[in-house]
Amino acid sequence: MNASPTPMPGRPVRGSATGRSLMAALDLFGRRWTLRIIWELGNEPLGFRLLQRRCDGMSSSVLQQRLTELQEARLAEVLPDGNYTLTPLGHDARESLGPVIEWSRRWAAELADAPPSAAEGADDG
Amino acid sequence: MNASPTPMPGRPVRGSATGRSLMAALDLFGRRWTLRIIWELGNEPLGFRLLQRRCDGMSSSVLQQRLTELQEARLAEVLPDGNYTLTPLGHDARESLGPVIEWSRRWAAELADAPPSAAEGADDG
DNA sequence: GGATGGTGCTTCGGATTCCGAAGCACTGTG
DNA sequence: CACAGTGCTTCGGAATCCGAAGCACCATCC
Repeated sequence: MNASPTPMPGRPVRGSATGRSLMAALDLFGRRWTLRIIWELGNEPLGFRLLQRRCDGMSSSVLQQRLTELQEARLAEVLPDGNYTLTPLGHDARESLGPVIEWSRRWAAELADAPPSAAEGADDG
Repeated sequence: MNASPTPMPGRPVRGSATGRSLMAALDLFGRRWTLRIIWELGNEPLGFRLLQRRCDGMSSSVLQQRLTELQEARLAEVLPDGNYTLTPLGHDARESLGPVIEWSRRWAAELADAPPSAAEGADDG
């Protein structure tokens, strides 16, 4: 079921033999939906199906896989009430995404300034 | 060649209908090798084949696709000498990744403290 | 001239990953 | 009992990624 192993610092990373922690993080975050899940989970603890809905109805099989990876990587855990949440480490990770959010606003503004072909209605938010 | 369109703020994003700039950024960054390419390109301008080598010999077809996406998103451009480089906006994006790097070190330390099963030799940075 | 090796980039068959509908076991609620 | 919700799994097909091979081009060397 789990084709490629969960990226971990100190272990060989998918497509790399170095295992440097940054590369492991880049590999972990560079998987479809992972960034989004961390983001949504950072707002509040969520159950499986609700989290799935927050992620635009992403595939349940992939969500399950990502959730497993995130738990193995100590970024997420299951609350006593069964909901998924971010660990302190996971919250740190999400907070480290803050500058990325700020950047994305500048990005939207920049593209609205000089649109390649079209970029109207950038509602940012 | 280009299956899914380049994520752009203000446009519908893969798997989403909102098009909010953050989701677009999350979609763009959440593609295989994209984060890594930005990181490597941020160190210095690189030619295609050298950049490919820096990215652990990633597939040339995917590299070409990512490079196109990055150019469309105004994060990368081609220098007069033919090398690829980051635009000012691209450099901002990379800098916004700084906290993520710091976090990845804490991540490595945390996992070295309480290893799930094994995480030795975390050579970090 | 011709051989060699470098470049950016493309093609294409096969491997991997993702998708999503369907279903399972379980827990409530009426 | 029926009904609806949950977390999670299965599985066939679609999308994506991989990587070896090759193309056209350019520089160097003999």
